[in-house]
Amino acid sequence: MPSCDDCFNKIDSIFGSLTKDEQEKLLFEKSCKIYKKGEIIYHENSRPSGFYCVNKGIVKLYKTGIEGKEQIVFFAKRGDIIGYRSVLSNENSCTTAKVIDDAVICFVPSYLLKNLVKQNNNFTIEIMQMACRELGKANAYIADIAQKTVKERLAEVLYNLHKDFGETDDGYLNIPLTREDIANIVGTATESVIRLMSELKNEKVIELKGRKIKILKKGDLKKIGGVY
Amino acid sequence: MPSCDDCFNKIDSIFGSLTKDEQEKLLFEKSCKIYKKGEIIYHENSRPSGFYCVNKGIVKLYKTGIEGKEQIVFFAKRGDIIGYRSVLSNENSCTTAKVIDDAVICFVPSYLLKNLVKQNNNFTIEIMQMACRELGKANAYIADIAQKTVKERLAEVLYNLHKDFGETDDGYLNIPLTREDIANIVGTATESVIRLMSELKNEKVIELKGRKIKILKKGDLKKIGGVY
DNA sequence: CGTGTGATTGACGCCTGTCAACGTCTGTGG
DNA sequence: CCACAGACGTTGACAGGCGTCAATCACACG
Repeated sequence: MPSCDDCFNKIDSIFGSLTKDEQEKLLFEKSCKIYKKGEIIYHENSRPSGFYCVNKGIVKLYKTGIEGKEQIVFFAKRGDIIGYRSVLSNENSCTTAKVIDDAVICFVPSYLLKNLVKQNNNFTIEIMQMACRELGKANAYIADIAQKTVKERLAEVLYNLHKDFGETDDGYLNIPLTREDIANIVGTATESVIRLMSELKNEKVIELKGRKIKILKKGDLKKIGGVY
Repeated sequence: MPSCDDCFNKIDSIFGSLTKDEQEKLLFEKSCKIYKKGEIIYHENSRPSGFYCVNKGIVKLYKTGIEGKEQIVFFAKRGDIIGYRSVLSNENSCTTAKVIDDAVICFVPSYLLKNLVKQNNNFTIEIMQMACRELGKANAYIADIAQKTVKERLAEVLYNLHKDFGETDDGYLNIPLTREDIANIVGTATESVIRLMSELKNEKVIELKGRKIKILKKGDLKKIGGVY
């Protein structure tokens, strides 16, 4: 079971603003759990009982729409906090969180988060800033999805995934996604993703080997995706 | 020039969490200005110099996308705060704010907002909660726009506009929008909005009189729009 | 070696965006 | 008060992007 110290000491961690005492309390109150791929951490529309910090692995956050089709809004990885939004806004969860790569995840109960927010203004400021940044990204994605073609969005998504998750030793995108997952980020049909990725392959922008994706020309992806 | 007391005393105002002293200081430092329809309050990608509180009128917030096409992400009305996001996340503005109905708007400089946030934890909590709620809405809209048809989104938008802005004495939607504006909320072409609104008219769900829109069957709109 | 999940490909057609032309309204200036 | 210009609304024609359905292939796992 890995320690939380790494998370605390990360430069951009929100926990950095906690006092020693508060960190102690957090360590004492939190619980840690190992999740297997496919496990669900919390469900959409449920009352949140706390928030989660990803220590290891990858979690996808998605909303379930028409006829069960998922819309993925975020992938959380090491150091990311999930589920805090609904705790703090006193709403039900607006997404479901599902593990897509075996994970170790810490749980912090609601009351503790609420207490910390009440006690430590610096901590509140960190969270507020995090929410503000996420809000900026969400607005940007609304404009994207409304205006760009599927191919442009696909290119943008691949570019961003590469930026966020990097590549494995052999150069493939370091996040295990099905074609359906990708379609659910882009907001399109699985078949469309397959066809357009095939186009990108013919254009020598990416390379495909089974499920694995290798980015060959990052610059071209950026250009096609209209990323600035 | 209307007073800010109304804003302060509104039950759900974020300013309610300020102390008397802080409210005094805010009143002293803020400036107020009348804006005509069409005026721009701040531009996308600019460094924010403060935030704004809408006392009267309506402001549309939009991102400019491909070939200048706007994507509207929010309409701010009496009591709403705009521009705070970029001040607090230390980023450039992610939207442009343009007046669409003659407005009276107060301006509060950045340093004051930042000071208040540093000093008053309750105030910070209010802002954090506001950001969290907006984030929830933004995520919901991403799923909508990715999955629903244009007609469904149009119905949903009309339903929400009615909920947020109500109707005039003669029963028309109480917000002055062009067809193009509506298209830029829904994320589609102006002509599509016109055709689909015409359909809704034939289905007796709405009534059109020039630019004005009357909602006849709110329940039907809700159902068509898949709003729950 | 069967079974199941995921990837791929093809066929098909509708939804929706684009272009173009025309009608309508509004406000401004004479 | 009227005329005109410009903005906005409406309609039609058209094409193509993209979703849906169905069949087949590839691969992993018990």
